[in-house]
Amino acid sequence: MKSGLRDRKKQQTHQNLLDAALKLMQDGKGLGELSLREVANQAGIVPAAFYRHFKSMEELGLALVDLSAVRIAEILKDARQKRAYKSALQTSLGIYFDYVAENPALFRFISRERVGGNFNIREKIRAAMDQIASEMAKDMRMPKFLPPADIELASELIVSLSFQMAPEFLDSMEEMRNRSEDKRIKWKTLKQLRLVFIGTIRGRRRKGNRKV
Amino acid sequence: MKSGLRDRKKQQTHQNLLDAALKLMQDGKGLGELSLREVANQAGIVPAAFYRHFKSMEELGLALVDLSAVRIAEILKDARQKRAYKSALQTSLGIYFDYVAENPALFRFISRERVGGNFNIREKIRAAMDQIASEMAKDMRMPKFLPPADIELASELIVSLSFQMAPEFLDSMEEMRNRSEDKRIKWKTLKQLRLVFIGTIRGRRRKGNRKV
DNA sequence: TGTACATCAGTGAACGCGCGTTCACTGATGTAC
DNA sequence: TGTACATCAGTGAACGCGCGTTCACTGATGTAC
Repeated sequence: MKSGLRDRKKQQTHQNLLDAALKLMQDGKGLGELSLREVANQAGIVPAAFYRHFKSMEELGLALVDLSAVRIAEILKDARQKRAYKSALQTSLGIYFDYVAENPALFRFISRERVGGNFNIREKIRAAMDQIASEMAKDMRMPKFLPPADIELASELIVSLSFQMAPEFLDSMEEMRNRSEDKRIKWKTLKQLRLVFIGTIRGRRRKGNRKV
Repeated sequence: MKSGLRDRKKQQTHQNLLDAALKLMQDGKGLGELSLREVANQAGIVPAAFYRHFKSMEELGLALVDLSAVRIAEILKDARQKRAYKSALQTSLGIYFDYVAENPALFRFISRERVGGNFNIREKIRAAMDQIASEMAKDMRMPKFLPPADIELASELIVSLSFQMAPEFLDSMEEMRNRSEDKRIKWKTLKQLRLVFIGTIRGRRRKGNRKV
């Protein structure tokens, strides 16, 4: 049967393990620095019981990428309903940084393991980010004369830049000594994204751009 | 005295420790996953002797950032002599990817710890990258009507994007199953950098760009 | 509904292992005379 | 130059600790009749 009491309890523990790992990583450790024992302990089970859910920490990491991809897809859906993509860039970016501040563990995990994880995890995150970029490309307010391939390319760069700024922004928020640092990062990100938009829109207007 | 036999030997071991750490990280582990013992072992000394050189692995990490910054500065100097900044973008980028391929450990270390390391290491890497961006900004072939602040901003984005593509490029090179993947990444990077250049140059040409 | 058996998430103890760190030491190199 | 002493990079043994993994187990939940 599908969802008896036992199954529900198991699913709950499964979720607890994922949340435990995310929580432990918030202090600055990467997935590779977490021990199976501390994750199990944080989730409230004995180390041996970990194996009822994942056969290794790597498998947990891959599940964590799935979880993050789902949650970020929800965030994007939410943003779409708020028509964030169609707001002025500054507004969209403000909404984005709000999400980052509300889900620090999630964004830190993805940003970090994207480059810091083992090969399989890196690949899975890159695939997820390309997926996100594709969805974003569909919704972005871009002039109609632009070829879809150009919009896709710009989307990838925008998504990449956004994820990269996330941990820098979170770091700056945690630094008490310099309370204006996070504003500087927001401003910098805004300016840089603006460059990308302008470059995308104007790049195709005239011919002969090849030699830049 | 400055450089007796004993001092030279010590400096050699010091260097061996740094190289040992870089070498061990090439297999995909981050600094935080390296043990003091394996680094000492790789460097050919006993674990206890490690403390004659660094008081912890973190201190070694910070030294590694310094070392990398120096080596990358050398690479940039070399590039300047080759006038790489003034070549067409595609040529410059080709030269850059050659350097990446020749120094995989260096670029992997910086790209990874930039986001994956502990707080102190992240900060130090970001500072080093800003330094690199500043030097690049001075040399870049940009129209004279652009304000220096804009060039600086664009440089930071270019440096950031370049470092980010480095590990993706190295990953793709190691993947044998898809030999055209590295070309795809080069092409994508070229296109994205082009967007940035165009955005930078054209962003200031007309007024009223604020609402993008 | 009640009973007898099966399933299986979680337990608790045990294991061998590599870890970081400490310590007294050794012996080559450096220094003073 | 030769001798006597100081320095100190590297040694090797020891420590207590948390690690991943295994195992037989328990007892609540599920299933068949």
